[in-house]
Amino acid sequence: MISSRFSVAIHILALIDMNDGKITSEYIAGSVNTNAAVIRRIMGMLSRANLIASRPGVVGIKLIKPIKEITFLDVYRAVDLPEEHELFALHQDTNLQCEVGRNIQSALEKPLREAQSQMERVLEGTTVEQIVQDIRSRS
Amino acid sequence: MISSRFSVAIHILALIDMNDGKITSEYIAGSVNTNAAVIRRIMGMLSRANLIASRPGVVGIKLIKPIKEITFLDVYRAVDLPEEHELFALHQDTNLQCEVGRNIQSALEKPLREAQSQMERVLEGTTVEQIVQDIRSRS
DNA sequence: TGTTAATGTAACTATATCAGTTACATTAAA
DNA sequence: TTTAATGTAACTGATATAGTTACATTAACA
Repeated sequence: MISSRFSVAIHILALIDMNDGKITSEYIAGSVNTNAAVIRRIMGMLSRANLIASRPGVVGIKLIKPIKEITFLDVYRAVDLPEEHELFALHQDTNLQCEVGRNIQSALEKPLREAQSQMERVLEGTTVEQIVQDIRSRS
Repeated sequence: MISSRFSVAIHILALIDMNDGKITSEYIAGSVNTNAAVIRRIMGMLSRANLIASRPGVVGIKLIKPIKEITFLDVYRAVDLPEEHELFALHQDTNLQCEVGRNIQSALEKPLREAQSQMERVLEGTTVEQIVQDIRSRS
């Protein structure tokens, strides 16, 4: 299961955009309903991915990429651990004496890579701006 | 990350098919290179999903569905916990006083469901038989 | 210039999942 | 009757997760 860091990160980015960046981690935490340190931890990941910028002691968060260019895939990769971004765990160290043990990983690679790619294709085609517009249309 | 139970389950089904079911959990464990109880635990999930059948005290595992009809999606759902099969965790209990907190889950639902569907579409289009054939072609 | 307040991050906790391990009751084949 | 395999429970150690507390660093501003 993909961690809720992902949905929280999108929440954060939507709030930044809708408030022109003039909000604190404390305010975001109030909307997400969690601890401000949790928000700052995720914001650290978004910063390292060069999606946002902020400075200690200064209120305000800047979007480095325009909101309409920030895709779900950008966010997913920013908050996904480990860095390899593999969706499927493959069992390793199988028995090389056995035909199946010797070839299972290679045989699985293509279809599983394709499954992951198709999921990522959808994430890449969805922007945080779409979410902002959807939220606005509901209010 | 999707648990390696999934890739192990495919490994198990491939071995059952390639050996006409005349193998023990001990033998499968030797190929996977793990403990036989791990294999039996996963086989229990495959049984409950009506993909295989076996009986205590009796050597041999029967495929209930023909191998060419067992898709990766069948296997994925058989070994995936929890039963809801949700790929993305959504943060809950957000602040209803806030426009974003009030609407974030509904706004995320459609694109995330679509991402998951596209992944599952690939899993549904891949059968364990394809893996068996791929393995055979490599040996 | 000193106070105030926000950020960035580390350390720790509780919880959950995971894979591996041991053990054993149940079952049936030989 | 012996032997051996299955099904399952209980436990372990490792890892990920989200929440919590604490605090050094930084800058705004009175």
